[in-house]
Amino acid sequence: MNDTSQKYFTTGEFAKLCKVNKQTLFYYDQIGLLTPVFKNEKGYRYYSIRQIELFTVIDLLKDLGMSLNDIRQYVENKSPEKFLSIMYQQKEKVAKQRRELEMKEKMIDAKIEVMINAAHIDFDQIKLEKLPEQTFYLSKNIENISDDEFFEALVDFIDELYESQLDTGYPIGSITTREQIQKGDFTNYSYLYMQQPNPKEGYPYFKTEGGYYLIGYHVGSEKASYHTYERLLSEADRLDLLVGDYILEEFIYDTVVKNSEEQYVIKIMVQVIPKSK
Amino acid sequence: MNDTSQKYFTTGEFAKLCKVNKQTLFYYDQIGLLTPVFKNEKGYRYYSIRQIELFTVIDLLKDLGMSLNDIRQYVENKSPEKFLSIMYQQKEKVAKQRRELEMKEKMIDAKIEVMINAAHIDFDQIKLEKLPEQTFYLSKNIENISDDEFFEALVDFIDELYESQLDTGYPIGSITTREQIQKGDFTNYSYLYMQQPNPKEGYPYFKTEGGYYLIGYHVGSEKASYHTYERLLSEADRLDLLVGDYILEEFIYDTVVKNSEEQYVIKIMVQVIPKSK
DNA sequence: CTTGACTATATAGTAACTATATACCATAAG
DNA sequence: CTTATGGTATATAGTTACTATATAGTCAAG
Repeated sequence: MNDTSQKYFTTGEFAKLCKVNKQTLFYYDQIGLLTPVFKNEKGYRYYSIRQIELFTVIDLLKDLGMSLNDIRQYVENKSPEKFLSIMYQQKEKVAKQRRELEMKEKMIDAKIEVMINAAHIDFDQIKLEKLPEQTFYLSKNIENISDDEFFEALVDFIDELYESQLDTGYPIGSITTREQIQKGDFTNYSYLYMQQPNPKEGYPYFKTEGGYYLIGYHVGSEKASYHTYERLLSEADRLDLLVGDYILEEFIYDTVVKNSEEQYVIKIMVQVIPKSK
Repeated sequence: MNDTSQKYFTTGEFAKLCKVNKQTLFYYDQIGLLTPVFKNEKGYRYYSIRQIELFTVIDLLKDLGMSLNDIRQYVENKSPEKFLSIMYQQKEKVAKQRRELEMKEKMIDAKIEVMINAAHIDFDQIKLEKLPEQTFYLSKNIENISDDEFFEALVDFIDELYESQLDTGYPIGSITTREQIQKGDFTNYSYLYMQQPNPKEGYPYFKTEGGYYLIGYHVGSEKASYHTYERLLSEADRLDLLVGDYILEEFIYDTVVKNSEEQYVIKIMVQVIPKSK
């Protein structure tokens, strides 16, 4: 006659069943989170087969970010009602975590895409390209503002990206208007933006017109970016193109992939329109 | 003329942008993970706007379970190739994490379901119910085996549940054969099982026949479960029903929801067939 | 009766913060 | 010009959830 229900496991055995370090079980016993059903006169711990289920629930709650202390609060005073209410809470939590993970997957994809594209680029060349319509999430207007105001606008922008889950992993770019560029004021940006390849409903987005853009790359210190701007403008001139309303600037190779500042690469996209019919 | 690219942030500001404790940035500087672009003569740290991107990547890698030490290895020696290879690695990791989370969501649902059902049960009554066909994942045969062999079988069973992601969150149940029951050997189980509401392809499953089951509940110590078995058998007799091949036993209220052993509830399901045509 | 594999406790170390104490610095108000 | 307020810095200790190590007792097999 074998009776599984009356079998007990030593700490080592129970640890193996729970796929956990034996020391962890000592620790759990010590903090009163999971105590063996009994201890013999030599101090040996014995766990029952039913405690496996308790361990898996503890492990689940822990994985979902509950502290051992909070878990103990519950374990010390269990009831079906509390169990249900905790499970409902965790259900929401885990759904939120899943949504966040899905976002992270997309962010990784975006970073891979940006990096792969960058690998095939000749940074010296200026190219005329037809770009499709794109959706951007914009910051407040940041033209001619003070450092403090800029900081505030940036905080707000990042907060919104975070809270509305609009951080797609694409680089933060900046928009400059034609007027500023023509004044030679290449770093007086008007807005910050982030690309939204799959725009969510209900947010105020900015859409770029699809059309022709002159695209050039500035390699090296940002301070000298005016060189590249001037090359772009004279190229537009040469091709008999009018500069459009907006100029976009994005960091490509940045602090994430290269150490020295000289390795910075800025992508500059100037919207252009043919001058004559 | 405002030039965002030349703006620097103090530790406090940068912490706010990164949504992190200021101390964490001191710590990251200390371990060489994220050092400000410069320190002034008073020791004040200054971070650049470009370092936000670096921080978000560090944070992403950390969230995906990489240690700060490993992240630093990469950060100290960045290159587009390494960045891509890390991103590909993380892409797989995050997909695996998502699958695990989805499993956890299902486990929570299963636990909620079991608990809600338990709340509506009259534990004293024996009921005849028609059950649909069900799919079980079975352990090895555990009839008449030694304690050591049982432990091994249990380890194997749990390992398989874990490795093949078959842990659905339903309680581990046990199957007893009619022969054992008729011998009065109510705890000589033949198999352990776990319900599989959405069976995966490619695993050897056991399917219960749909059909009539006499369902009773045993409240209290498992040692006295034979009382309930006898009640079930005499009820089968009274209703002129033959006992089928298998008897299923599951823990309902267990260590997870109640503290005292007296509160254990076992659900016993005896397959039955009408005796006479 | 010894060997090897287990059990126990106690203590220290680890990672990644987090809090606290103390001192220096900057600006603005009185 | 001083002081209050709020920022910066370092140094150190504490926290959580383990994890490792040292030491000692226990048990079963040969």
